[in-house]
Amino acid sequence: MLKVVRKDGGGEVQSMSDSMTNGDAPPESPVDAAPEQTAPKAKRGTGRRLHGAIAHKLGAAIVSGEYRPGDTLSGEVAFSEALDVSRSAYREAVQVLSAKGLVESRPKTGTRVLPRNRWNLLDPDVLAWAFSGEPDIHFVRSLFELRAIVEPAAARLAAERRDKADLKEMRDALAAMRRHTLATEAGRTADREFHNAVLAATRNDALVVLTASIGAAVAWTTQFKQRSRALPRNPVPDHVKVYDAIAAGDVEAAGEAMRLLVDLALEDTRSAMEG
Amino acid sequence: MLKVVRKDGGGEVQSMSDSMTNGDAPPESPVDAAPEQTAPKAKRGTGRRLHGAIAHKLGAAIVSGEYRPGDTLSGEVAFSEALDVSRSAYREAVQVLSAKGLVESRPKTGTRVLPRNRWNLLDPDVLAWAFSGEPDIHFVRSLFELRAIVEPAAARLAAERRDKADLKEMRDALAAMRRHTLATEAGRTADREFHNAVLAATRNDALVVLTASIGAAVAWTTQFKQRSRALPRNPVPDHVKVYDAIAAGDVEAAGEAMRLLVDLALEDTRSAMEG
DNA sequence: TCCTTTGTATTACTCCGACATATTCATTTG
DNA sequence: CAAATGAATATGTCGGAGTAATACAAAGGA
Repeated sequence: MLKVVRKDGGGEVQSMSDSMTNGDAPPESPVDAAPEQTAPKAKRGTGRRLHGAIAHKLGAAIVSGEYRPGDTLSGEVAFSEALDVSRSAYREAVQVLSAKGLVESRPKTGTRVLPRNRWNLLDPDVLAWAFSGEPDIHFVRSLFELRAIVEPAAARLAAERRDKADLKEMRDALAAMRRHTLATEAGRTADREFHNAVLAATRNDALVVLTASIGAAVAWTTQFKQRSRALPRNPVPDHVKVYDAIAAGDVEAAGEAMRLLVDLALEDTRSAMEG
Repeated sequence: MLKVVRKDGGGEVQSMSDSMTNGDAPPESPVDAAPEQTAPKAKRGTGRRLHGAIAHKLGAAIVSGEYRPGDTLSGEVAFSEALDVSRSAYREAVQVLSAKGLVESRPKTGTRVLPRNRWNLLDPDVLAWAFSGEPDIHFVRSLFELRAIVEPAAARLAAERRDKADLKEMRDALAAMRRHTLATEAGRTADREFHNAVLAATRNDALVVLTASIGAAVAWTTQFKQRSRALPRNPVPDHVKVYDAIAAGDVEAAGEAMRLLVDLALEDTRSAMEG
């Protein structure tokens, strides 16, 4: 009856402060050479709750294709023991995955991975999991295509409906973008804030939520893009064009300027990924 | 000290991830023969697992505004006792809500409702909850606006990329729409299948997922629309126009025909809700 | 022979009670 | 008066016991 005193004091203490983007990309070797006992602990740092960490782990494994649709996970007891956590924690993690449409559990049959078209691919967490590994290039193209559809239309609506407060938010974000560059986290945040301000000006909740998701995903790729090469283009002037058109209430120009912006971003990302 | 008799719900089974067509529109009251005293609690009406029922209940209460953003729910023990369920079941329900961005729990502070812009409004379940009460007319307008943006663009892509199999699916759906009317469930299903076929032809996963969500929501309103008045218009010819354009590979015509279709649907729904 | 019905084994589902951990808030100390 | 310290409290995690639902196989009837 192994008692598993999950008292971290034992051996090596794992990273405490990963918390953010890391993910557990480095996949442990499938061969567990278990020195003493079950090797693949790989638990959580502080911050994420345990079931959150498990959900992240499983979710990433599913979206990355490690488990295929139709596969059935080993039973609750077996899996929770393998992960060295209690059944409660494992179950709560599965509830999360189930809520996002990744899996479905039923008595007698167990928990099985649902087909891809049932997944909530636009859920922020699912997107994060999808981008924690190496992102599927085809899927990234889909996202940019969607963005290219939605954002120009949003800019048109914003040009019709914006008020002074909206414009001020955009100006502030632009100023922040000028100060920091896109290479810094602050700069990327300012970029997101600008787009969020545009979205908020549409007075359309569905649009806001949708593009919040897409924006998060785009942020991953932006970071990805940065990693590969310092991007040459200065994005601020293009953003200013969008702002000017929205401020002037010029619907057509706003849509067109935003379309250009998205196209350039796509171009940068594509060259960064393929080249 | 009444002790959990939670005896009801003998009836139909089949839980699945609801989220789809079923809805809870025709809720209960088959025979059911309430055993003596189910009166006050009457938690799980039907089928769903217990935590799913709780999530539905809480989720609907939150999106309907019964709990406001910033409010903190009573503690786990208190709430689970009030609902007459175990703490585990309640916790799993909260995990679901947390996964959909409706609430956030932290030690000591409790579980509090997140601001609206954190909600995954495009999650199928959240949409179902939003439409389980009387839908917010402003939000419905947002959805139709989004649909009016996305679907014509999707039709344009479909006109470029469709293959024979896609066209056959559309034809089959159209035939089914002709046989049954929109007044029947089979007819509405055929309608959804047509739109799904168009979406699938875009070869864009993000678009498929998004419009699956929107389509489900639109299905609610369609049903709603039916309830209020038999709609006069025959929708088939408009759908045929879309099909013809896609089959011909005419990008512009496809987008325009779909735009018309969405506008008409919006018009019908608006008159049904306001009139 | 085929279909229906029944039985059974397996699995998730629910419950319970205890302990661990994290975070807030009041208190104490420099 | 401010920073460190301690206690209080609610969520987080645990393990085990018992219930309910369902796939699958076997037995029975047409």
